[in-house]
Amino acid sequence: MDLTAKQTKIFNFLKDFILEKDYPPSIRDIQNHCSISSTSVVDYNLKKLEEKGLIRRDKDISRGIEILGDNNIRSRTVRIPLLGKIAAGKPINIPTEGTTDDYTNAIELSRDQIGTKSDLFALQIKGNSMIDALIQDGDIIVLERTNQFDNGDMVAVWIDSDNSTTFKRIYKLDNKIKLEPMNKKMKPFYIDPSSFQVQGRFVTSIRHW
Amino acid sequence: MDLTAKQTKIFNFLKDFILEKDYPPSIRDIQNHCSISSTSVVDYNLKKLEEKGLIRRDKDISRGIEILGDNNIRSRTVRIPLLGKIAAGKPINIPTEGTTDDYTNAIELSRDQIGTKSDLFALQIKGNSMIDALIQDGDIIVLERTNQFDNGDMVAVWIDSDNSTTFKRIYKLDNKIKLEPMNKKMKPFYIDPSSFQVQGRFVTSIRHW
DNA sequence: TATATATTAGAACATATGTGTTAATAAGTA
DNA sequence: TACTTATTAACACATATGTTCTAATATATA
Repeated sequence: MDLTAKQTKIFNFLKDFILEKDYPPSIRDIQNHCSISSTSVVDYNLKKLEEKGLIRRDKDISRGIEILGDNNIRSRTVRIPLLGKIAAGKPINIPTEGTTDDYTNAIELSRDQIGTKSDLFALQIKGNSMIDALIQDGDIIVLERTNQFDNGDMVAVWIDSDNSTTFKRIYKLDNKIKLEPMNKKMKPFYIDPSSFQVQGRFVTSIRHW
Repeated sequence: MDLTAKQTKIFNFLKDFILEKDYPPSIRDIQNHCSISSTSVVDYNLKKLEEKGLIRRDKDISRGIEILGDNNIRSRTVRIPLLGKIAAGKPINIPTEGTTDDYTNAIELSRDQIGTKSDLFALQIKGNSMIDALIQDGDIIVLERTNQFDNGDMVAVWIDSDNSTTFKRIYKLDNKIKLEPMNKKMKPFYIDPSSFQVQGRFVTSIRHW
């Protein structure tokens, strides 16, 4: 069920107002800021928003409006530990599970950006060795700790022979694994499926201005 | 300055109430749940909590109580209207000031990512015409509405002769302005300083996984 | 077109709620 | 103790605010 323009405006105002003031607006607040002619029209549209499951209203309680579900402003961010900088080809230190609370540096991302993924950590990139992945110096990449991967994923991968973890693009071939640096100047190489382990998978990158 | 038992009880109730209901309690809510004999006693102690810097009250506004500082659960994100998609070279529609309540879509970014900037809006990029700026299809760019720019900034710029706004990298030369598409295949061009206007400046870009 | 439904408008009303006043009591302080 | 300050208590008051009613208008539907 779609929202009318007025309902959209009211709903956005609700979110903005709560975000700024930390308490919900009164009906007359909504009336004024959304340029609505009558309190009854606001009331009418709030009832519609409630029918459509976007808000909950508490009868007779002033400012008794709650925004429901995913639209709720609360719990909208996730703290992700920023584990340090990594440079061209340099090994990465992947933290063991459950130790991510110990880190002092962290970035905070909106849940919009990470979906339902959990167990995330972030690394800041030093240099332009990942330029082919559209990642440049200073960018932060967010990884999900997992052993799974799909073809073409960018992953942090442990390689037995190197005894270290680096960041590569990965492809599963017939009977071997192709690991491709994210820089055309460096050649891809191939390893045995039993001699590596994926430790994390690229989720998103963040550019600072 | 320490809190009295009554003030502690009120302060904890405030947090619990807001956590549960998503709006602050009224003075009489506090009175009842904290077993306080009179509204004036509640008012008195709320004033004390305000003096001690734990809460902020908005005069004459019912339930106008905000919990300050680290105790506050909210205010960690900023809503940024997502105005639509823009494609290669296609004109952009920059909203006029104060109309950003009308949007339906929005992204929510951590304040960490945008600093103190205000008046932001976002656009989703269609196609790979900005690949030189490390921006690819589906990425979202966040712009700040402003007329200011520095050399090399990526800006949404209105060009009189074209009668439209596009996204370019801008350089101020001696007596003209250089506008450079973010794609090497397209040539830069030069215009008179009086025949253009910057409408927004690149702040950050967001890649979805 | 005719009819039903949805939305708007303005006003009045009931009450939820913040504020102020005065006096009483408790707690601290010299 | 005497005196100041902090806190409590009960009540009245002003207003902030949700609700309701009726009619007008717009929009959808047959």
